[in-house]
Amino acid sequence: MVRTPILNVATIRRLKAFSWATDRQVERLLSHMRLQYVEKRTVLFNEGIPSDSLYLLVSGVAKLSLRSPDDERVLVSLVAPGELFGITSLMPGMHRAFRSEAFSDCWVGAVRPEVFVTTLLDCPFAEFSAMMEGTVGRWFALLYRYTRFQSSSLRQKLALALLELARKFGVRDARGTLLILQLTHEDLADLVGASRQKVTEHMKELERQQVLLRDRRKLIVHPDRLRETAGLPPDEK
Amino acid sequence: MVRTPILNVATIRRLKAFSWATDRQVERLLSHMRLQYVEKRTVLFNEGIPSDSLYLLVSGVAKLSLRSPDDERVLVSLVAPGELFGITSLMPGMHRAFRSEAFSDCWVGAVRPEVFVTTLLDCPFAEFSAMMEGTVGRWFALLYRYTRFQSSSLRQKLALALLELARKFGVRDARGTLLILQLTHEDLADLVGASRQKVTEHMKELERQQVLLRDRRKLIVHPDRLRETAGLPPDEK
DNA sequence: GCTTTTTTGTCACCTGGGTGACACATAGGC
DNA sequence: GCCTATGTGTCACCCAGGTGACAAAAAAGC
Repeated sequence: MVRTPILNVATIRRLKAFSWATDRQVERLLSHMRLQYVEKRTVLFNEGIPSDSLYLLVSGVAKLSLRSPDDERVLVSLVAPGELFGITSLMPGMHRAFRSEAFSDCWVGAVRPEVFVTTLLDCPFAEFSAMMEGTVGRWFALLYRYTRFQSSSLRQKLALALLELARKFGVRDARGTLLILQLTHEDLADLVGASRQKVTEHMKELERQQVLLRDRRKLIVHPDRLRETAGLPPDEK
Repeated sequence: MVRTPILNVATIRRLKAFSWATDRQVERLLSHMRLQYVEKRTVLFNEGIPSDSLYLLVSGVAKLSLRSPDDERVLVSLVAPGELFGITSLMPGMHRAFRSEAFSDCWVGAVRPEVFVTTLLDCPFAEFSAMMEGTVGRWFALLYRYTRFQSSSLRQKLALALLELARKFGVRDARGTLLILQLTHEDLADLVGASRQKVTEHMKELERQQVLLRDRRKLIVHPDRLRETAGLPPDEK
């Protein structure tokens, strides 16, 4: 019923994938690629699982999504033919950030990330991978926060932003995690895209609920309780 | 008045930067790094300009931000000591996505991206750069859209989402750009994080304003007008 | 210390977009 | 072609969060 597509250098060129690679490299890569048919609505991988494959969408449309705290699905992106996805596999030990499923019937090519890197860029996978993590890893964290923002209340956004700040600027303290940073409510408002007044209200409320406290103009937060108010599962580390 | 910090391997290790690199590599990199003092509120680079340097924050706090359509500043992220920023310089010909300025007085180290890559990863910069673009480039586009979402009305979010879809799934057509994709209003709603009903209302309105039209269940959009309703400058390409 | 400026706290009021409900239109399935 | 599913259009109503305004409290200058 469904015709298996032919995957050769010409096809790849037409898809405008790996445009920087030589024909020889593309050929070598293709010899390691497993082609698979994914029927509409089928899940290819779920968020949170270890990522050991890199995918090339050959035909059809794929979908990347995320489950929000209140159990809605946020559609993060639609993937077009010729696009690579499942990029977390290029970073060491990183788990899938999004769920991927077929938006329409798809043909997908899968390669092991090690093969991908060593074929197209002769350099050891471990080194490339560490480099990626050190450079774009933080961008991923940002994307993660922003996709979570979608479908979050202001209170949850604040909690997410404060968690990120705690990770970057936090030091252990008897009373929790101290942020070594002078932040005004206006700064926080700019960070979560809200008005200064509402931030003040919510910060007051969070203080009342003992999620955080203030010592002069420094914040001391309680990451576990922040995770809870952000609607995240209790600690991922 | 301000003491210049000492930048040696030990400092770098303490900052937990380049943790994957050997001492020898770090030393070589440091010999090419220009250290500079940036006073609070000073702009290091602006969004839109060509990016030819990669930065390491040595001390202080830096800030990445974005100017939104209605001229507000969206605070995208605060950069902590030890973090690399200005990552667009690792992708060929890419312009700065965000403005960077000193949130507090900072010491910043700058390197040319070519030096960075060839020192830490012996492989030609051009190849690495193309690889980055082919893999994480799309993630950047996503981050860009999501940061814009912050401080946009539903109408603007829809326009932004449709522009992205036009880029990925659009084909030229006598009447505009045809999206070769069956999208329901519910899909669009999930993509912009809104309710199905409001999406219907706005789509109707956009149709009335001739920003887009519908042929059966396929959309034909007018990118220029979409850019306008999204509050973006008229075509960047 | 006193003054000026910057932040915080708290109102009252407004509005964009969420919710539920239901009629109508379309498009597959068979 | 008919029937059932799934999309679209349009209400009326509600609420989270934006806006403006102003007083109180902290910091920063000097």
